[in-house]
Amino acid sequence: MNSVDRKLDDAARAAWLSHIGGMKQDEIAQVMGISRQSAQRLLSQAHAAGLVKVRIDHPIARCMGIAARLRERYGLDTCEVVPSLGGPAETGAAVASATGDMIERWLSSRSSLVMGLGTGRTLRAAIEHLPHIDCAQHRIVSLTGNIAPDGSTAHYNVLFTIADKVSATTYPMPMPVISASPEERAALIGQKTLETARGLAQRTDVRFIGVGTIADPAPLALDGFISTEDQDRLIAKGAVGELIGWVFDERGNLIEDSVNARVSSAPMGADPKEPTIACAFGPDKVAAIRAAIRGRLVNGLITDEDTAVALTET
Amino acid sequence: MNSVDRKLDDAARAAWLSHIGGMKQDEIAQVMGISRQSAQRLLSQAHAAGLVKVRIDHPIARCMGIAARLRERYGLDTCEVVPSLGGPAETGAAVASATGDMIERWLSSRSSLVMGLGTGRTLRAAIEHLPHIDCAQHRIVSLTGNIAPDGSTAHYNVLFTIADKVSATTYPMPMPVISASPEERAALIGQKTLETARGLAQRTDVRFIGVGTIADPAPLALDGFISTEDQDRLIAKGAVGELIGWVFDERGNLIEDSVNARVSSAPMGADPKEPTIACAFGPDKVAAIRAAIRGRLVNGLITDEDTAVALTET
DNA sequence: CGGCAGGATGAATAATTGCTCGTGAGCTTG
DNA sequence: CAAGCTCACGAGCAATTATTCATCCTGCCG
Repeated sequence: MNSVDRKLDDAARAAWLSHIGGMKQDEIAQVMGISRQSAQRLLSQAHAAGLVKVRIDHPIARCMGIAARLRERYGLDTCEVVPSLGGPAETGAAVASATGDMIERWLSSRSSLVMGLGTGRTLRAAIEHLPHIDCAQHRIVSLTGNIAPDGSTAHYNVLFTIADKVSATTYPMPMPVISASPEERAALIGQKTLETARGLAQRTDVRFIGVGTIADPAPLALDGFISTEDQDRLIAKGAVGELIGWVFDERGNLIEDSVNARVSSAPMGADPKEPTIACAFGPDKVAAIRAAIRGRLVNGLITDEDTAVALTET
Repeated sequence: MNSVDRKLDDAARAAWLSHIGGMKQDEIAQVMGISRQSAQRLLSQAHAAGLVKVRIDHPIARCMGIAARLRERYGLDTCEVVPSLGGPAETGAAVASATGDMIERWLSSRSSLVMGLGTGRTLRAAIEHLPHIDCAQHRIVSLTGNIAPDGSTAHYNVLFTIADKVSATTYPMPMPVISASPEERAALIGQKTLETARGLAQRTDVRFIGVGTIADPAPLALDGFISTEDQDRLIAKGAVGELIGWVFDERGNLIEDSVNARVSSAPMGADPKEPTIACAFGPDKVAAIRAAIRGRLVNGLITDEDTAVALTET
């Protein structure tokens, strides 16, 4: 057995004794026959390796209330609101944690299903919160391209991350979110080898996607999928947000533009039949999120308290 | 809203900040506008109310849980469960490795102690995993005979193997596990030169022993210590297992039989004062192991996950 | 064979967390 | 309305945990 694995075994053991067994480091050290410092190191390693998953199992009344209002107001099927914590980083972790829990619930289903994943920092963090799950019965398909214009895999890619965590078959989309031209898009999505993936993307049982803004900071611009001119033109046409590349206005209608003509992601329409859940938060994104739920491009939302409150206002 | 609920909401929020947000109590206090002590109280409440769910995302966690159940159910002092791997060989290596670790832990003790060793394939493999240890302060004594009926040293002998690894003085028992007759047994164990060894065997500080089945494959029969008639008769009397030759029934009571009258091993009784640890695994051995721990012939167990699960059932 | 880099170890120390206790505000009750 | 009671609060202290640092061990290369 590999020595790293061995060590991680011990780390997991120590973590179990500490968190489940409620033992203190001294006791763990004694039981495991090591020094207290070593026990502490193991615990620290277990934590660093993400072996320790914590979840707060309590519906905070205020959040529940806001979630209920949002559900009612926008006709959402699913809406989860987590408390806003100290800063964006903490709040992001909270939203990611909630998203991860929901993804886990879906993946725990016995029956086989197809899960579609978009992109987004939050989504990515959610996947990292996910425990290892054995769910070979499921298939997970990317709803959008997985590579940046420069050919690298985009840093916010989630599909490759989830492949490390779960045993489900994953289907990436090896292409940019937005192609250079409509012709290139046509050529890329027409690839024979992508038929399965594209087919699956059209019949997902559940989708989790992030929400991007078009005004700065626009992920599409940051990653070089659209130019500053594109961005300005889109804004002039009323664009406020995008979901897996599809750019829409404040009413949630896709914008007629050359950019949308180059998006190679799975199609998105209003009132999806299956759960389509947006995971996003932050003051910047309020307009984009509101447009997405107003236009019923999604029927589910996971966000934080502050964002949720902003969405109930006006 | 009820004041208890409100409090619990705050507790949950504090827990989010602490566990998901990774903030320290000072920071939580600042963010929530309360004193550090209040924050601490909220966290403590959240914990007490079971709001904080922790799990360890590692195969070992399952094993730890099962081990805890076994300890409780059978009143074991020590119980270690290792993950079941691909096949019996790999799993055996894992159990042996765990056993070796525990033996090593005992041998690392500064103070002088007497360790008793039984037989068994697993125990043998455990010794082979042992590193070289300088521990002249200890004495290691065989709890059972070290030679086969044909005069050879039984292939599963562990005492000679450990002598290569550690510098402790070893005391073998140059006789068969089970003698040909009660008279032969009396003559053998009466040998003057064995006085020291027998004396040590009676006051071991810790014992590691394997568990054998009486139904095929029965090590005692395979090695020719008992005849097929013996075996059948023992089974008819309800024998399910043996520890260093002592044959017992499903309740862990030694069986009244000529075989047990010929066993030359160290005596075994229920509820040993000192740690007496069984190392065994495999579906064949479940009944024998269960009987041994039910009858409290041993107070410790090292096994694999599958076996452990089988032991928790029924 | 010796020296060196890297990692592991344990002691000392710093930081953080948990607990106890006295105080006082707010509520109940006579 | 006052006495008594409860309970939350924060200070101080004890316990526990995290970090730092010097040292040691180990494997590896010259």
